[in-house]
Amino acid sequence: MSQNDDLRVRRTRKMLRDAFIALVLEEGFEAITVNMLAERAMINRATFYRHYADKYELAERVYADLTAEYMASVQTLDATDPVDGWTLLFAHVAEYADFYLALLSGIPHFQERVRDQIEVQLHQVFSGMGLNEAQVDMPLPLSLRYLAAAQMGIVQWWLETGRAIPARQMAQYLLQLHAHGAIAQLGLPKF
Amino acid sequence: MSQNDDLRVRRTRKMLRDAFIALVLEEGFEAITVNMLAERAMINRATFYRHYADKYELAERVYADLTAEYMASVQTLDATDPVDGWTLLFAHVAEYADFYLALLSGIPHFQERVRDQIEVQLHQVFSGMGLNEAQVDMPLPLSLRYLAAAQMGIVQWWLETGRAIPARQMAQYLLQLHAHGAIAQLGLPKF
Amino acid sequence: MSQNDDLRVRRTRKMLRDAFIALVLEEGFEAITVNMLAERAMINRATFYRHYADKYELAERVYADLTAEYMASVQTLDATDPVDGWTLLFAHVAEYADFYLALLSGIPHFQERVRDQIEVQLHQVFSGMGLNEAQVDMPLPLSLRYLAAAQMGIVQWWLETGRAIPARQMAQYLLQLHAHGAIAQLGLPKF
Amino acid sequence: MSQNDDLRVRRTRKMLRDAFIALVLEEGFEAITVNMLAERAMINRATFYRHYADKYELAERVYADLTAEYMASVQTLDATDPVDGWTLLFAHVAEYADFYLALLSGIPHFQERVRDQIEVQLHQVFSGMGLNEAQVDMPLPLSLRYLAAAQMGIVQWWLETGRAIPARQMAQYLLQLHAHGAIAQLGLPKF
DNA sequence: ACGTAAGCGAGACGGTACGTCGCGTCTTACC
DNA sequence: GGTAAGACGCGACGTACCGTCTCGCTTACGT
Repeated sequence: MSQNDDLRVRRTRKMLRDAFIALVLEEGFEAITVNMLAERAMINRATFYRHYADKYELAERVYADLTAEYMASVQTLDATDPVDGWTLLFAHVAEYADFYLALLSGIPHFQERVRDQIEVQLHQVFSGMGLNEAQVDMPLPLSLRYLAAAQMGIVQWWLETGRAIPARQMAQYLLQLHAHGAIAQLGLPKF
Repeated sequence: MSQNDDLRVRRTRKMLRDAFIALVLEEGFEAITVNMLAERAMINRATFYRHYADKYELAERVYADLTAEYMASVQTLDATDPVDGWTLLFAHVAEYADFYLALLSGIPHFQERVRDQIEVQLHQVFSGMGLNEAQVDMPLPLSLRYLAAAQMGIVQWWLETGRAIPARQMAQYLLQLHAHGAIAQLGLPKF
Repeated sequence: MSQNDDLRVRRTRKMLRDAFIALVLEEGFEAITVNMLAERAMINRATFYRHYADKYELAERVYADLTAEYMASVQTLDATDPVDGWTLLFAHVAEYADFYLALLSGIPHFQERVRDQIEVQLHQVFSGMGLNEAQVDMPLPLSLRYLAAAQMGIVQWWLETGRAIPARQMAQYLLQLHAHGAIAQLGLPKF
Repeated sequence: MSQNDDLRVRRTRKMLRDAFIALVLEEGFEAITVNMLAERAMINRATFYRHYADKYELAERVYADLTAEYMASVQTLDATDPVDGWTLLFAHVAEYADFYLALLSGIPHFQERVRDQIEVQLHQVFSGMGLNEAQVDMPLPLSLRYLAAAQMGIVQWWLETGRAIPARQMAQYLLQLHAHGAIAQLGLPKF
């Protein structure tokens, strides 16, 4: 499907995806109807259904495209500094900031999907760093979920607060929190 | 509205809330319609609208009830061990495990609402412990969000995986992760 | 269903039937859409479907009403002259002339339905006149069909040609043709 | 268009007409869609539109072919006995019995078209027999319509009832009814 | 025999109507 | 006053056909 090179098809899909992103920003995901998408994309409503089963499938496709874009940018990175890697993540979400924000809280199960992807990425990174599961005294999936959820959390916070902090700074904060725990950053007398 | 003590009213609301919980478990939140609720609760559909504007409001009310229940249990706790506090949390969500699971990923913006509540709770706890914001080298809201999101994450993980680990054990894991960071738990050679 | 005495229901159905008749005359049966019916009747399209499955069912109902009206007029007749009976028929179709015309040629299988009804009526009339099937030298259903089809034919002709001939005159022609054959009316030298 | 002798064109049209007849028998005319025709004829849907505007036009063409076939058979007849002529008619419709049956009641206005053709034929026959309009005491078109409709009626009856009666016998019945009236065939005591 | 124009297959598209579903409002009658 | 019963307006849904339109391929015909 995706490798359809018919010009009309490509044009139709592009217009639909553009319309989708615009509408998500303007109205929020839930409020979007196929009618609105078709109108905005200047195609017929029936044509929408020739390409996507519903707005959820369209959202999936758009998300898949964004993910592919992010993954491609990750590939180009040969440096080993983890800060660079996470900086890319912040840079990527910043590019589609409002769109991500809207989807993360607006589509049921969407957050889970993104979080799982981050979890997988984290696992890969740690595996490459010589993760020794035998030495772990709590379930590995538990730790991974902890990290992934926390990471999602601050990404969302960053987007919500207008990205006042530079991406690289955020990546550094992220690593610090991951490495030493958030409580250690709170200036509590002891714990 | 809430202080209505007409027997018929209380009966109607109880049946609606029971029907709601049952249906969330059976079908998931999104799939629920007012028709299904009325049918299950054995009331007329129009009667539903006399009590709630829509299924979202009903969900709010049910959630508010559960929260009140949890808060009450927290009040009874006079011990100062934070493990006890979080054990209560795990115990509470365990009681309505599938229900919480369904809502957290099923209702748009619901996760945010719960997370914010946890965030506030965390802030209160830390304030009580002598939180010194001046000594913090990263924004406090950032750390709080990190903790709250992470906490939500592992609660969800625990519910998803069938709650094989005892609640108290989970509370201990939680504190450990919060205090020293998840990476420190991974048995990595160094970082 | 028909004995529903809800004022709104009766109002809705009346408006739909009026709209139907008007539209059949203006546009013809085939061209009618549910949308047009709803618009003309000033009701919502969905409301149409609460009363009729489709435009065909509506047509049936309207026709059933007209038939009942005709039958009622026949009941009031106590005279025995068959000319009187058939005069009533011509008078009845004249009342809804264009409507009948449109339906007879516009709805698939509609003509058959009306013709069968006439056939039954003819059979009853002849039975009451002492029809002796034993003396017949060709199949009775064949003769009946011959008569019914022919009768439909001249009724349609009369409607098409603007009903220039009085109803009673038509009834007389009809009986003459039925009794002596059309060829006998043609002034052919012999045959 | 019709004089196109390109092999491909002729092949396409033949397959479409065959498919049409088969589908009329299987599904009835109304249920047929251009899609079904194309599929059955193993041609592309767009190709259908290169030859016919819609299924109605295709029906017309097929009917025209059958009519031509019948007319040709009539030409070969040099006998003067009218029974022979009408026997040919019964023989012809018998050949495509179910097809005619389906079309007669299935296509709006189709019956009218056929009936008019019969009417014209009747008029010609009677004109050839020395029809004297001056001696007629009722409108000629009325009588003609009577005869044509009646004739259509018994042809349809014959087809519906499985053609148990031989074609020639039917032709004799037809003439008898036309000549002396159907009521005279009913064995009524008097009238 | 072979180049070419026509017929054709494949399928996207705009359009219109379909019948269904769910929503929230309303009226009427009952208790 | 709360409820049952259910009609209604509204608007979105996903589907089905329609007729039109490229765009290449292939095939029969004419020179």
